[in-house]
Amino acid sequence: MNAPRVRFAPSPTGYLHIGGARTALFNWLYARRHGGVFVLRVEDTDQARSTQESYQAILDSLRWLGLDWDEGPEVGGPHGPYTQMERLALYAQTADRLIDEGKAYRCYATKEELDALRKEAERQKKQFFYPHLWRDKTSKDWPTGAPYVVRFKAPLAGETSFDDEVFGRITTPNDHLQDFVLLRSDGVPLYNFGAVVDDVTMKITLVARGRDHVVNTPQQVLLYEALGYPAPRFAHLPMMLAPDGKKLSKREAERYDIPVSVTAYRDRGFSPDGLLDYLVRFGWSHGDQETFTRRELIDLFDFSTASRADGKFDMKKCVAINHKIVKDDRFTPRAAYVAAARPFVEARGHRPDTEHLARALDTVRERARTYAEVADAVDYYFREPPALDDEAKKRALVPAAVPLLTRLRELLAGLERFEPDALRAALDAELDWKQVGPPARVALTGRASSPGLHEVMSVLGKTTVLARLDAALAIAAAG
RNA sequence: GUCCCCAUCGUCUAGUCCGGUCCAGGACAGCGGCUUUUCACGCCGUUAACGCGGGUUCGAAUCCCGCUGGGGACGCCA
Repeated sequence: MNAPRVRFAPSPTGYLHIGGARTALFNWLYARRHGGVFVLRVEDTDQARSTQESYQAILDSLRWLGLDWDEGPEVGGPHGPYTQMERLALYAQTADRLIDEGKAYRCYATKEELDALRKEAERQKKQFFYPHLWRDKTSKDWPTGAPYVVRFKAPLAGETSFDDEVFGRITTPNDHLQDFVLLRSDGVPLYNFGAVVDDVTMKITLVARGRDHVVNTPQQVLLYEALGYPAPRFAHLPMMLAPDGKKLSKREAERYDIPVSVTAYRDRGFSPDGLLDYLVRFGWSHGDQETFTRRELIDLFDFSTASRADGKFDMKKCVAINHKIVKDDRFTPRAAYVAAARPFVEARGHRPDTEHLARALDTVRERARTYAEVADAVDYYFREPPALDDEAKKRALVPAAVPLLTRLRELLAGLERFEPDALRAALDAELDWKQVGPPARVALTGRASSPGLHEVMSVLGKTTVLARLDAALAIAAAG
């Protein structure tokens, strides 16, 4: 078989949703796995909702995730343009061809007319079915100058089936199909038509998308048939639901503090690899393995081990997976970790040099799960004076701590080297850390908890350590 | 309502295709403990699932049927 061609076709009507990111990921993995082509196509035919901001946000999000496309906006390709509103002529031409061949027809029924019928059906609790008002008319019946839509002449009997890569064979009866609209009265195509025309002309060989699209597939299969092209293979992915089993809409997700846009994950300090590793296990698995490098994912990915059951999003697990990815050098090299953490540290007003930052980060890497947590955990290294936690101050910086801190200061003052080992050698035999630890920790970090104090002092350096001890001593004596 | 799809711990899942190795394994969360100057990390332990009912079979989480439950869709949205 030739190299497969897959696509991700978002509509720029909002940010890139994590469900969309998962779809993009599966397509991308499939393309990379088989040396295929990953096409990005923008389905911007909903002019009322499409925005330039959202278009940009989606591209940015995909880039942030590292899901690079081989053909599409801003990179071009031989099958462009890759934005549907720039392909209107093609749809019109294709629709005319179908009309000529008697496979589609002009329908002059107005929206108002149909809305009334739809309402009536609803009132009678019956499924609305488009009465074949214009199905059998010919060009002689067309009113001149009146607006019309182009409808597909759907088969009245029989059934349509396709073999889904993850669900197997799916068959639906044709008598359920409406004469669905191909082209709106303004000449803009509707989803099913636009997608099929584009998939045909862009030579897409496999369509992977959310399970909510299986109902569209029979119509699309029929369209391929009418157009005279073989249908591509289809792979539908189970849905990602909110913890309560409802659709993971923005509103629903907010109730559970689940961000739905990829940009929100970026802003919360997630690693793209961490997010992707969580998403990839949603509907796909490789035995019990939970964390994968990008390379492993590409080598392992296959629709045959995809699952069919919908799943519920679990933020705690998502964070846990991110933690694993971020703290492990195998997934996130130290330099990449430092670079990724930097913006979050800078957002707090700090501008440490790389060496200082890196050493500070080394002390918190095990414990912080996101870059946002990392930045918080490392804040006192760069803030002068460190933010002092009230509760910690009240408990630790008391008069009784004065002699302990004084002793620590004396020992430190005579030390030259502040490496953790040197500190250990000089202090551990002289001090009872159970006593000194709590006040010293608050003095040095302003908090009740922190990494080991030897490491903290080492990163802080002698001058800062002594200054902070002095400041704490003053508070303790006064308290 | 109609059509389509799905069904293993609270959650993501392994096992289901090729019935026995599964009194169902892993991970996250929970709980208990160890470690520790604190908080984490780590380690050890533990709670917890084959939706229900019928078949088929010597034997079913695995195959068949029904039920129940859940989801998707029914637009001049995508």
